[in-house]
Amino acid sequence: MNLFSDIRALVIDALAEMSAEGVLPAGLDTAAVAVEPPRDLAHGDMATNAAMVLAKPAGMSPRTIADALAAKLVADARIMTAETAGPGFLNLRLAPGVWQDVVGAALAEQSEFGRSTLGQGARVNVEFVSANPTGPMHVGHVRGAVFGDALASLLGFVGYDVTREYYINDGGAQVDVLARSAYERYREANGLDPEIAEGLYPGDYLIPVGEALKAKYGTTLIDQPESVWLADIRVFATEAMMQMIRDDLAMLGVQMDVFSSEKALYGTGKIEAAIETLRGLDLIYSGKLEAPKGKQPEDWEEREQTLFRSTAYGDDQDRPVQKSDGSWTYFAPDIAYHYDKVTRGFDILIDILGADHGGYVKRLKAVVAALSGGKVPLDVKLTQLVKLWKNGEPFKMSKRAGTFVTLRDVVEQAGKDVTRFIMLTRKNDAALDFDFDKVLEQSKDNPVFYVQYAHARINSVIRKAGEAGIAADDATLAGANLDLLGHDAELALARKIAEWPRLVEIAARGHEPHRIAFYLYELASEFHGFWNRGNDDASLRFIQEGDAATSQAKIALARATGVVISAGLGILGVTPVEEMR
RNA sequence: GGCCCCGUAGCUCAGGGGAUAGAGCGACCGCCUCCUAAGCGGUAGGUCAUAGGUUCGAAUCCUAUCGGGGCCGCCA
Repeated sequence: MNLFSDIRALVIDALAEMSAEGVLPAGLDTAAVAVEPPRDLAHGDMATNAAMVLAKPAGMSPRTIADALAAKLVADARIMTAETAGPGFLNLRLAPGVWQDVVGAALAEQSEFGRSTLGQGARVNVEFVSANPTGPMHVGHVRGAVFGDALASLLGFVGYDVTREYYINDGGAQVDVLARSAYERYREANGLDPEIAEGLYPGDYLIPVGEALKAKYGTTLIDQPESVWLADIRVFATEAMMQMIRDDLAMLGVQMDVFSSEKALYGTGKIEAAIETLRGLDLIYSGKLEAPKGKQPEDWEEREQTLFRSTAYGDDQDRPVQKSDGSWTYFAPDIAYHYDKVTRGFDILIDILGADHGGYVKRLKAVVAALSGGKVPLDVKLTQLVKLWKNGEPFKMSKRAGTFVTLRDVVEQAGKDVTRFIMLTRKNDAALDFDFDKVLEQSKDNPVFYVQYAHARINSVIRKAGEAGIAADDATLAGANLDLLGHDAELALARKIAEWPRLVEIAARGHEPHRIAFYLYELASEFHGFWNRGNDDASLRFIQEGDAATSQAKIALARATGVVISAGLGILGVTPVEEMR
């Protein structure tokens, strides 16, 4: 149930009736008509801008339309009052029963409450993480991993058919470097001194790979030329790295549906086919690029390359798909990969990339637009940097990796739930500070704790009710007489709960999972506030000794809050706690 | 030189066409014989970077400028 869309439908119906009756002109476009919670509660429960939006096309004054609309709306049992205000807002006050029904719906629907059919089963591919298979995941990947996973869950919740996908960059020169690095660790495992030359990966994480290579090959590869072992070790090491990355993702609670390999695109004709398709659209040509202005590469020389005409889609420069020696650039398999996603039948593509890939966005969008005939939208979300802090200073530990803080470092210290929640407390395109001291603090400075505490309190109430001999299981609560909820403070909490389905849709439309985190904080705040009202006014406590019916109605409200917190945390991939200990 | 992101209370940030711009922290004043005070209520604090434009209406959209960050050929 989504109360806001229900009331909006009521408004739209009323407007249609007014058109049919000749009060309004026929054929008005009502797309811009909105029903929203007003900023100021004194203005009522909901407000619609219908009169202001329609005034001009209807050639009538906003207040005239608003007054006529008000007369229609109050005929509905849900609408108590409808008042024209300000420049032409129509402020609606809803009957208490409406809010009681929201509580009932949350209890009845449980984790389904707030789910919608917005996506209508459209197939969405969310590609995220896609870290190079050359080492463990580091902090830079964590934000993208959490963001992508939460976005995928959010889209699934509103009715999209979501695929979580990881693109393995196993086709380029960096996997050769990986293989050479692993070879040195293999030599080390055989008692020789490893020669970790400049440019090789120095991290400890390759030591076990060296051991495994020794177990497999013994000493047979020692002193052999690269041509003998490079291909085999490349495969071996890449698989080992991917296993490590899967383990890292599992620590964060991320489960991919599909792993796609860059290497697998080579030799299949897929890259050539994608490029030829673009050539057929006159988007591929041979030419030379100019040196970038403002930056002066010393050894710049013009070279003839195969270029993609991304300027046709607003990019500031055409982009090379082939190097001057005829081999593919990184971009070429990426074109084929996105073509592959389109041909697999996805209706919407989403790429989650680090902010350093900002310059890459336009060419990707160009490719997808061209190869899908403009039918498949690609949304690229860039996640900005995460700055780690500990003890009041930047945190730059490098336990295993040589140079970077790993995902494992973060999750081991902060925990999966805290890490995930904090990563979503900022919109993706703003930089984020992650302070180990603060995120582990048990106070309201820490939003994770604050939300979890609300959930724990709700469970506490239910436990206490049991001790007081009041049945408070979900089956009993579902039958509670919610008419007993009538106090303003109770209805205010129900109002916040009623916003959940609307909030979910807004977050999903904007691909903005952080809105869930902010909403949960607000809901928790509303709950804590209500909780404390019980200190001043005993009649507002959840448990009313000797009055099971009233207690159950109040506990139903608490439980409905818990249902929403639990659902919201579920989308964020955070486990709700039952008690704080 | 170009492209992308950011600029909102002392600090950290929400809000991204609608009414008197919100929250947390910090400051100040209150609230525990009572379901977890790990919490709650209140007070103070704003030229929404600047200047134009679009609109019935702009923190929000457009343009320019200023400030901070990121990126910019055969790296992936």
